[in-house]
Amino acid sequence: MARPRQFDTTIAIGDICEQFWTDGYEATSIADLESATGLARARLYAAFGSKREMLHRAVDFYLEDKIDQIFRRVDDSGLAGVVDFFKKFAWINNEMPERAAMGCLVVNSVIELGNSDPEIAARAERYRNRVRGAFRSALQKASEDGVIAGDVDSLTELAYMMLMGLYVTVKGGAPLAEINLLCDIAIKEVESWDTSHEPNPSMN
Amino acid sequence: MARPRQFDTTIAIGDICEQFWTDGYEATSIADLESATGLARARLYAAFGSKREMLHRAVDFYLEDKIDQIFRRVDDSGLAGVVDFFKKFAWINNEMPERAAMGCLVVNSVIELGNSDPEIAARAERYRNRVRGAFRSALQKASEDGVIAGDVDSLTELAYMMLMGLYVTVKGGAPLAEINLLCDIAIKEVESWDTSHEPNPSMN
DNA sequence: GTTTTTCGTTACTGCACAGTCAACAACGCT
DNA sequence: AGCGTTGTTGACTGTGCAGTAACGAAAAAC
Repeated sequence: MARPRQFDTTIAIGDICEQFWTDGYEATSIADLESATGLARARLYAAFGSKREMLHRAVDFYLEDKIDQIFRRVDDSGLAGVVDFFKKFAWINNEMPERAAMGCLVVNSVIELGNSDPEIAARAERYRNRVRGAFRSALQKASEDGVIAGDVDSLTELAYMMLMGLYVTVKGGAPLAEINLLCDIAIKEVESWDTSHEPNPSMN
Repeated sequence: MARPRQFDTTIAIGDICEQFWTDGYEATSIADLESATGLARARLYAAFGSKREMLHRAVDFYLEDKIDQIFRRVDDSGLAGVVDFFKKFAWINNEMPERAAMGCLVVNSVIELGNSDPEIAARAERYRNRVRGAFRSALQKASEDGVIAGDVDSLTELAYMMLMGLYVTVKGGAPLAEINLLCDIAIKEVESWDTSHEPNPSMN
């Protein structure tokens, strides 16, 4: 028969994802994508159709590969899991500052063209639900274990808002000290939800 | 002598600001700016030099005209001022949804090109400090009045992160119900900082 | 070795855009 | 009225970009 595909589509998507993540959509040219993937222009179009489609696939990859990866560790992990998540966020900012400064591909994309691209808006909604789902399940477990007493849904949204605040600040190029301060406060806030050591344990 | 200027530069900047705010930087063409201002191409360049310069001036205008306007009402306003701020945020989202969906020009700009444009990054820093300054002074007053007992700096950053979370969500085209939920939680969170009715007033 | 598809290379098309320029009209001052 | 400046209009340049097409080379299957 014929010569089979010589490149792995998902690897290419990973490279494309990295490129869009680093520079944004408009600021990325097809030439950039060529050098990012090592693939020729014509191959990219044969495989993905258009630049927009490449972004959509890249965001899908990001959601499945990065976001899901990260938040799988948060799912059902209790309060400590949420704390660890923010600690890891701080850690990355200190160990890999310029990577952390890339922020979140979904947040970046939705702000750059969310209003005009329903495909992106839909993925942003999936993203928000994934993030909240992880926080909620972790806090739900903490609640069932009697670790926290507050309303799970409210605390979930607080964690979500704090995370978004961190992403915006980091992407805005804030100095490391400022980021560390925000992370510390977020961590302390989550830790303060722990009421298990307090005088009035709910039952037993 | 000669013919005087027939257009007000600051009015033009206001129109330019509105345009960038609505569509973003890359998505706005000079033709868009022409129709937004009613001014001819050549006039815009004579007055402002380049498209980037127009954005910088627009962000300056936004900071001085919109942000400062809004947060002047928060300065030294106590806990109620912070609560009112978030209530107003919710109100705008319900009364003028598509305007609220524009988010914040500074947040949008810094995410679109903050990493590559130090002029924008610098303005973003001014922005963060202005927002936090307002929250901090309000909470400082609440603290001095014995309304709140928590650490002012921490609560300031919490308020800041919640606001950023709201901007990202709103700009991402989240449904109104979701936005209202977030706003309610933010409002309740700030209200919960009020310890003035509790058993242990700090002194007197 | 022939076939068939994939691949890199390269050049190309067409378009939208930022920024400039030149000519002419409107206006205020003296 | 006449001068000097500000304005509009419209055309123009050059560039960078997304997307396409054509060519020859590689590489598997038979």
